[in-house]
Amino acid sequence: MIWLFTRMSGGQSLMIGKKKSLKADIIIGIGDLSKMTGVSARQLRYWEEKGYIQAVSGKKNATRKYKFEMSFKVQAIKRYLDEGYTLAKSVEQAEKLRKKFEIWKKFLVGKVQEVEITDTQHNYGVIELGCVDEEQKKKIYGVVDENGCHFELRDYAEADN
DNA sequence: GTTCTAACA
DNA sequence: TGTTAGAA
Repeated sequence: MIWLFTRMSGGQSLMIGKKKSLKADIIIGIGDLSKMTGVSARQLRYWEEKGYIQAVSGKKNATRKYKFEMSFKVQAIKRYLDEGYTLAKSVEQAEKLRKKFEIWKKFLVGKVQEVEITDTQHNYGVIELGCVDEEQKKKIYGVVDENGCHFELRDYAEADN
């Protein structure tokens, strides 16, 4: 079963459908989480008991509900588990992966200035990664083309800014 | 029909 | 971890 909740200003959640929704949280049950990740409900309960994953705050005897985002964490843990890591190590690796992704995100948001689509058909483009030489007006670009991807140092005109 | 806990394989 | 049981 899937529930849709919307975050209200007071911090409490209400069922969607009463509009006023800004951010909608998708909440899933243990059965769905299990089906979408391939991790058994038994394992999910055990992982939660160990503190590796969290259900959304609820009463003790109520059915578990998870944020949709939790499926990514579960998938990551399963991935490492399948690679042969122990559960504890898998959780560790999954957490490391999450932290690495946060760094990626910060870099992307902070440094990528422009993305130019050069080929709509093949989804090629050029990513502007910023100025490396103010004097000689050079910028570094990440280029995605038929050869894959590579970096390029290019001159840029003042007009580009 | 689904999920819960507890217990045992 | 899987599977079962009985209850909610």
